[in-house]
Amino acid sequence: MDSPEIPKIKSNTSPSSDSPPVQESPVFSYISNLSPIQPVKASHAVQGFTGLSSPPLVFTSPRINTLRETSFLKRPQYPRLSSVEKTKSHDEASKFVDGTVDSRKHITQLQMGLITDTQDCETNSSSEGVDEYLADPMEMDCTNSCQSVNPCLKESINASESEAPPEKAKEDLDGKQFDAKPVKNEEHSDGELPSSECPKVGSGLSIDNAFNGEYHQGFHNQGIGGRHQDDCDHNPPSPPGRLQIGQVYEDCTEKVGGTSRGMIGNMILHSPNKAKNDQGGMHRRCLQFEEAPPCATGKGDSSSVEKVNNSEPPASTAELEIVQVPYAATSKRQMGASLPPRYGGSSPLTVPKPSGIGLHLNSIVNAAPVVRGATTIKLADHYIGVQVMKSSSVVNHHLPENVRDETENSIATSSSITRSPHNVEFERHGSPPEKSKLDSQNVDSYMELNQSSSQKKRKKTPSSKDSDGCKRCNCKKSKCLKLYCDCFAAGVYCAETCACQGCFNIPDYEDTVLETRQQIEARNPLAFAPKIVQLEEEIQFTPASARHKRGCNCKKSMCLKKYCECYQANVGCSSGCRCDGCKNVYGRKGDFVPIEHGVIKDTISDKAGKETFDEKLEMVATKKDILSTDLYDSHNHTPLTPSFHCSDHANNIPKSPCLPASYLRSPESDLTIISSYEKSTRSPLRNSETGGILLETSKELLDMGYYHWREDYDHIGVADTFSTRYDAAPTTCHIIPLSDLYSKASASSTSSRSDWKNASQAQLCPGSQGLSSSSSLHWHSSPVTPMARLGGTKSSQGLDFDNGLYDVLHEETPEILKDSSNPIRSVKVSSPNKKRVSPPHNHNHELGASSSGSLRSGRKFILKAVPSFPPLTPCSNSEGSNIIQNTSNLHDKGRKK
DNA sequence: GAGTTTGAAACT
DNA sequence: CAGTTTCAAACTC
Repeated sequence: MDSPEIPKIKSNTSPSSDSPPVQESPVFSYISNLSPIQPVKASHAVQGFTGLSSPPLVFTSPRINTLRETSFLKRPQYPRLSSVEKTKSHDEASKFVDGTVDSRKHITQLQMGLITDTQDCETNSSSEGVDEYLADPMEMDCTNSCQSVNPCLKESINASESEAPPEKAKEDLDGKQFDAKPVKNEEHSDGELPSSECPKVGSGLSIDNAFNGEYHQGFHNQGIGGRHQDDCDHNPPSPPGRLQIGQVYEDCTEKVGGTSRGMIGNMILHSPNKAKNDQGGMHRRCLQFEEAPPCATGKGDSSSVEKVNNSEPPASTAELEIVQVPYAATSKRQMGASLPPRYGGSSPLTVPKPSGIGLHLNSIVNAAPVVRGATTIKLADHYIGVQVMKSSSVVNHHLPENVRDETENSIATSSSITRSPHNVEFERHGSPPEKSKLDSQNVDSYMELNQSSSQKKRKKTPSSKDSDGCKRCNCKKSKCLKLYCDCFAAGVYCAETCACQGCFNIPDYEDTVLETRQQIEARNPLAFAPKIVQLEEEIQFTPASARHKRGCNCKKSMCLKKYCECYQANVGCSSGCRCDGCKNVYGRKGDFVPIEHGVIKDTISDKAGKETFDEKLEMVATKKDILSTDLYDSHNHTPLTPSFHCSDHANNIPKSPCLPASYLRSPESDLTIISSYEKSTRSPLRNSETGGILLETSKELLDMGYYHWREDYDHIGVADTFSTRYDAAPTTCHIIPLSDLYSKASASSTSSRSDWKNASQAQLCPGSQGLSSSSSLHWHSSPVTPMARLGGTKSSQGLDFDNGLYDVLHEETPEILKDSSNPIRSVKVSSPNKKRVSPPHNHNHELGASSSGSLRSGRKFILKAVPSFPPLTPCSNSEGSNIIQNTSNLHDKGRKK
């Protein structure tokens, strides 16, 4: 922070200025082309997808694992660690590097080296680190992706952790790093190196987009391996930015070397012996990333944000400086990244995972719009919550690098604020050690720190949500340990951007947070469940109204203001809502077809949908948000959304006089089911139409999703007799991982119909709230993401959904999941008060129990029809992301390993 | 920026 | 379970 470093930084900047020409040189381009690294760049884009998985973390419930929970909340930590580690690694790398170099590293070095020697050193070190990394089973996942993608980051990290002593790191920071950074930055500007970094992060950590954003930011801020800097960091190292970075390093180094505590401090200090531990730390970070998504929510948001940050060099620098000062001074909280947002994403979505939970779904969802706004990316808008995060990343991926850069730059320029949050978070990351110390210290002091930081934060971001889309809170009395706190509710640690006072929702108080969470969950198992499910699907194929689980209780706002949860989430009100005079633009409560009408009336629903559609269009027209409009359109097209509501609100259904058309499907009448089925089929078409619209705006991502959807739809159409099979689907959905389904669908479009059916079903399931709802709970409980678990069941997917699913679930699925999977059990659990919690799955199951699969199938069908993107839940991350990503990024899957 | 409004969350 | 209080965000001025 202090002056001394600044001069150094400046010196660094000069080198960087030199390097750029080199990068530009034809030779450099040629090398880059030759080098295997380039693929990495592609992966980089992919990272966002990897990040998608992260959102689920947010939802992870304490029940499953404390670890999960911790990770769940760790969003903040993650950034911290990353920043610290990065700095450390960077320093260490600079020192140690010379020794061994992997072929990859060599390549990178060649690229890097052309530019600068310092980089070479780092790369070398990184290579060593990679080896270590590989050695470590824990990190294998990360390593795989990292290696393939970007050894540098890992290497740097590893080296720093294992080898470099803190002191050296500082020295390096003071000396080489800064120099190196500038150079790296330049390289990054070239694009290759940055990409590598991104992949590392994403792949290694399987980070949410949001997380990635943070992570990248962290790098960026730290200036740690300049190469680590984002691809996006096209920005030439602006002097101010460098200065900031330098300051950050100092902070980190100080923490590390001197008082350092936190993970970073430990890692650095213990680095040699604890290389593995450090790796564990890394691994943990990965988890954190996943968690962070949210904001990543966004969560997803994060990815966009990251890019933005990267892209924005100049503006960001100023912001960074601002952020840094407060952060260093207070070093209040470690941040949870985001989502995205976290979105989740970030997001997720992401937090997802997200928010994971990453960002907690709610936060993600909410954040998503914000992020979108910040990014101005329509695509992102379409995706809510975790998806948002994903979408942002996805968008970047899909877009040509140039385009991306432009978009990023535009975004960055448009909203420097968005960047700032990340920066802030990053700074926090550096501080975590301090916080850990603080834990021992008095809470009061801690509170004070938080408050002071909060004030600063507040200035930065007035809005509840960060530009990233990450949740921000301004809690004063709740200590951020109640659902009043958006961060806490989202399952994310409060970040520096938060203006909360006396915040306990920080890694330092992880235990307290977990306990509180458990208490709250004990009260209401769904308390941390995403309020809205499956944004992706909704966006693409289903009406916006689809996913609000709980529904609102608006009396005066008429569901036309953000007071309304539904409106805030860009979701239409459903029968589950208890609102008065609902005028929700995204779908009115009254739009639902009365249950009593019974047998459905697709026509009715359709008419209603159309009418509402027109009205909505008008309403939407008024709206500024493009996203909202898009959602609206989709909503209109898809009456299906109500079905989701039904699942969610199944408990409520009896109460509500009117149900959405989907509700008609209720198991009670087969006819209704059929009609619902028809609708579902229809809706897909509509959705496809909407999807087409979206595609126009959104581009490839939407196309991907749309394509999948189409396939599914086709399959469905093929299986007109679907009823029985699809009935089974709901159960299967729980079991089957989206990724599998997706893989099947995407991998073998030519595969037999049966496969497709299964795949479609599976996809739908994930997408469907009903499925997800029960699962969502589980997911919430386990940030770890059911995905892996589900993956185990994949083999069974092809099997009878009806028969096998339950068995599979019971056998393979964790007990928790089993419970949730258990149709009868789960539902009521959700809402003690009945008000908001809706156990969609339960309904399905319950209904299914009574009515058998037919109803399920109807719902499922709908769900299936909706291309399933990974729901907000963690699972959704990988899978959903996969779907979207597939076209764009195959790399992600490899990374996800 | 302060104050008001609103509705969710928490409490009784 | 209903009503009330508390809380923080959204909104208004």
